[in-house]
Amino acid sequence: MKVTIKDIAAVAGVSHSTVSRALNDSPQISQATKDKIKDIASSMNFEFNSGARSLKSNKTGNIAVVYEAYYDQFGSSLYINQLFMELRHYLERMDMDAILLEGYHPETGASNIDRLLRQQKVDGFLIVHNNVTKKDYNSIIESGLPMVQLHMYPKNYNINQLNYFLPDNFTGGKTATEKLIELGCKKILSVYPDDVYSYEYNQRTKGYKNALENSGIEFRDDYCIAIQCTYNSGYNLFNTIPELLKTIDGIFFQTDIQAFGFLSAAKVRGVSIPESIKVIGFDDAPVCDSSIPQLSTIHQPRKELAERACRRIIELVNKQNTDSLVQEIIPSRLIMRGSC
Amino acid sequence: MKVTIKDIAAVAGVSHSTVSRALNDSPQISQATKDKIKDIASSMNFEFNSGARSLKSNKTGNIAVVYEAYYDQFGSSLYINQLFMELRHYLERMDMDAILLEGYHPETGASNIDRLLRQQKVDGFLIVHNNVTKKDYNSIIESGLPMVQLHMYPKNYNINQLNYFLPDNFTGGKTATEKLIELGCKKILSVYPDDVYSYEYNQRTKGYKNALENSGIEFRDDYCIAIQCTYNSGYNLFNTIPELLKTIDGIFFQTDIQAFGFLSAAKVRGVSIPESIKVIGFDDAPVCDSSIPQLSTIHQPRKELAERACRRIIELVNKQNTDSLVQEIIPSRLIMRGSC
DNA sequence: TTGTAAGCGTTATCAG
DNA sequence: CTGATAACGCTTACAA
Repeated sequence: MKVTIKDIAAVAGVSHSTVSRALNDSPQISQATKDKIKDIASSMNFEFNSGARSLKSNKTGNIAVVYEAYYDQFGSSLYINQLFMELRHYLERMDMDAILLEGYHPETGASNIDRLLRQQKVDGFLIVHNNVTKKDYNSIIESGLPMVQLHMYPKNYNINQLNYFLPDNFTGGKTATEKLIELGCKKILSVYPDDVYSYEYNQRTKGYKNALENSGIEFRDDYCIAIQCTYNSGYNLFNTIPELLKTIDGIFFQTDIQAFGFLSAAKVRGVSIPESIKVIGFDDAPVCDSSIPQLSTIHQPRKELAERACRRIIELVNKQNTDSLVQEIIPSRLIMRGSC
Repeated sequence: MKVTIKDIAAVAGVSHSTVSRALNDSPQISQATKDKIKDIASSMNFEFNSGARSLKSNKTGNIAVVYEAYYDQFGSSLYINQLFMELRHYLERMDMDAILLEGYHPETGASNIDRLLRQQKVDGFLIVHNNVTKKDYNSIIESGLPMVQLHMYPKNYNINQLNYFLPDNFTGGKTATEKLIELGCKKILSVYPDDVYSYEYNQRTKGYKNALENSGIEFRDDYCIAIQCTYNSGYNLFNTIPELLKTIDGIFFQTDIQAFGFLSAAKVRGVSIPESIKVIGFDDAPVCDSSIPQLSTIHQPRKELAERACRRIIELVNKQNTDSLVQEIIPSRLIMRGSC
């Protein structure tokens, strides 16, 4: 039934250790035997038993993808899910399976990272979570397993000691604002989610600020509007800040979903976009082409992030270039559609 | 470093097999020793080495969640991702990890199901995929591993031979249509995605038809409109079927995203919803509360589906109630918001 | 009730 | 270049 290296050995007329070596491309095996054994193995549909293999060699073929569930936050989960699809895609190409899991048990709070480490179930960690504990980062490091921080800026650990791939939120915010300025805007609102934790949004705001300064436009606190990260909050802006909206000529929405709501409301109110107000979003979520006009936005480099992170973790699993950290900020790019 | 049952045995002053039995709750071990050993184990932060364990006992603690990636289809992936989150949640509570993977390699087409089977990497399969090959279904069955079909009606296998948990698309379509009729609608459009494969939508259409018949309302082919599963197609309905829209009083959208687009367009056109046209959607996607008016819709029972499927697969993994199949169609329920 | 020992499918260390 | 053989950490007869 289940075919093992012993079965192959029997067919090939060699010992099982020769089979193991051949299939693992050991340099000590002649090309002829290698070819023969590989042929037999594939004709018998052989795959290594993953338990046995990991028992002996600590290679499981699994990468843990650690995330934090945002049950309530539609906007965030939208993006994260897309990132996961990309991750799966690249891991697959590298013959790795993804164990997707929340960092901490939703009820007990027990660390899944720690559990996986003890169970020796994975070869490495891809962290898409900003609130992994210092203890867990240390545990991973002690274990000697590789780890890559992806997309999320870690709150509890010094990022300089990690391999990481992050989007460039600062430049994203800057680029968006510069574009609005270039198009003639002088009074530009910055609208962002009112999350408690908001490193990403802070960076985007810094970019916004920087662009203003470079153009000699005064930064105004009352132009910074924190609202919920929902369609409705964007939609309701005409109710919450009606007067302000009459005086400004551009809005930088730090998430698409908010911009999306605003565009719908503008349409209903008869406020012409981009003529009266120019609008630009952030994320390039799949809803972007759904608005009228279509939303110009800052594209988050999810493909690049996923690809680089996967390559790096696999590299580390294979003990290549382990002597230094790879730390990259991946640029976002502006996508012009109709809203500015 | 890594603590094994031998380490625990040493501390407890017993043999490692006693430790194994105690931690596995063998009835042959006295409660006293069990308690002592369990205490030691937890104080030492012990976890079974998953490789070693699966080698001997074929228990990996992993469930494969097999899906099909819809890179292009925003609407579908939205729902599926929510389902995954629920699945993860329940698996987690049962101390299982999820290996999330596409059924077939995106480039080579090689079967991941087959590979996992040979690698003996999982204890069971949760199939959220309608196009798994007959060969693979058979392979799983031959392997003796349990499998549950979830949410998707299988194209290539007789569903009567599977454990399954499916949403009730027929009744969903029927309920939606009945509600519209109850509210006074006589001319009701059915709008659905123009996908090639569309078992689900066919069922919903049958429910629609059935409700009409029961009320003595004539079914009309020209009231069945197949359009893309996007916001924009819904939005553009005012352009594609302007005349028809003037004559009807209700629309059953078989996906929320289409309804969502339509509602936005209606707002812009000054068509009052629900006064002029009553609208009802399907899915209860997280965008539902984002429209104005909010979309009334048929809620897909994703939580129930995920929970039941997880319970069942775990049950089967534990060799309980394996003598019969569990096959459930989970009812959807109508959620009234403002659009009808 | 507990211990001893064999064996699961690999990899790795010896010899040859 | 290849073959015995031990070992990885666990479960499970079989003994005691």
